[in-house]
Amino acid sequence: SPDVNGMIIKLIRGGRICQAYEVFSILLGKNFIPNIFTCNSILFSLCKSGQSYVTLSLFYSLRKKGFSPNVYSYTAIVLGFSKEGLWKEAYCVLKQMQDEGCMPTVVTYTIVIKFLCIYNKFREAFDIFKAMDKKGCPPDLVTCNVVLHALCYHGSFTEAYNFIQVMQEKGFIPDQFSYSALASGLLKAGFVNKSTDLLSQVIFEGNNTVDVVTLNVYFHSLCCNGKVKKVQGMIKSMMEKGFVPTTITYNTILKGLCKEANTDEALLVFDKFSHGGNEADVVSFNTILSAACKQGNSSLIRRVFTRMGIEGIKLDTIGITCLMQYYGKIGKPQECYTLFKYMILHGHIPSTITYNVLLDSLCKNGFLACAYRIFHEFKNMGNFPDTTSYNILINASISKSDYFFTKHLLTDMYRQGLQPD
RNA sequence: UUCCGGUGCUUAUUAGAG
Repeated sequence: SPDVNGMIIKLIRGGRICQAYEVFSILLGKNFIPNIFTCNSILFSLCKSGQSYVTLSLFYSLRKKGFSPNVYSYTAIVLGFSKEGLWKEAYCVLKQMQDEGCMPTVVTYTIVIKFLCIYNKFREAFDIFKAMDKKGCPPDLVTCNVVLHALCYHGSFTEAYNFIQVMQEKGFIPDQFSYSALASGLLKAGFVNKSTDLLSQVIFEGNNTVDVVTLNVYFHSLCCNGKVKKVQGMIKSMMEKGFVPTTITYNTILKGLCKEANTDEALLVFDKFSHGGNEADVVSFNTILSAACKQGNSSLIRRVFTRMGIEGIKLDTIGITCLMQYYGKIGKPQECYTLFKYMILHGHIPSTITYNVLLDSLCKNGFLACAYRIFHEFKNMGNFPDTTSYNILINASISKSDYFFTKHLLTDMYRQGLQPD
């Protein structure tokens, strides 16, 4: 049985969750409860895959069989509910664990704070952050980095810089996580040069640990400045000194080249994938596919498909959305809609962007009424609609001089708790 | 405490200005 425990954990580490769960179930069926490390690993991986209610019932049935949970077990379930934005449930588990004398750790709170921020619940996130000291469980550097990342991601840089100040006063020295969070926030907000400058300092002037992620953000910032060639040169010479790029490094370059409309060069980089240790992934393919779709380059689209088939990579939501955009662009909204139905049929969940692309494709081809019907059909699925969804419809209504409808859309937008940008 | 938990990087959507 020690071997079985180890086996399950190895399966999980290798990402083979289903097999791990299968083995786990067989053991339970024989009334054998694996050790707590193994049970916790299973609970975590189930929660991470977004099945928190399944996890919860597994948790209860384990307990009936004599499993006694520890703080890791509860933290797993808190993670699951937080990740899905099920806050009532998450808080309930937090309370229940304390009632049972199992105190949350800094990790538990950090998880809750991270997901509260992702769901735009900053007020509550900050309340928990402040309450941690009183609970005898003060924030650590990871907690600070989570908060810092949220601030930067939303473009609140004044607050971010103040926060770093406070961090330092408390003795937390910003590390590579802090700097890459700050730099990528700056990039996202369009402060490209600030991002590059910050990372140049971190990488070349300080004696900081520089890892591949920090470098990837740095390369990204250079690419945003049109310096792809420079990046390619740097990587080449760094590799001679032992630097090992990742697939993300290459994908960043791919995107940079595509943005310069240099798809030929991009394809060359793409070909090098198979030679190095890195393999092209679905992001690499989507990057090329997106460029091909924007150019209306159908032969390149076909080449990407062929290649994906050979490498056994399946189209995902983003890839299909690119194609939908292509069909909208070449005046075939019906094909766009067909693809949309295809993706649902094949079990892909459309994202808000997918819905928006569909709406825009219909609107741009003169089917505003149809777009509005679909808008209603999918309203409140996930985050849809967002501000962009309304912008698309409003733009179409104005093009048709249907200002009555424009006004209706604006009213509806406020009713959804959204504001014009 | 050689087996369990938390932080940073890459791909898709609208308008205007240039």
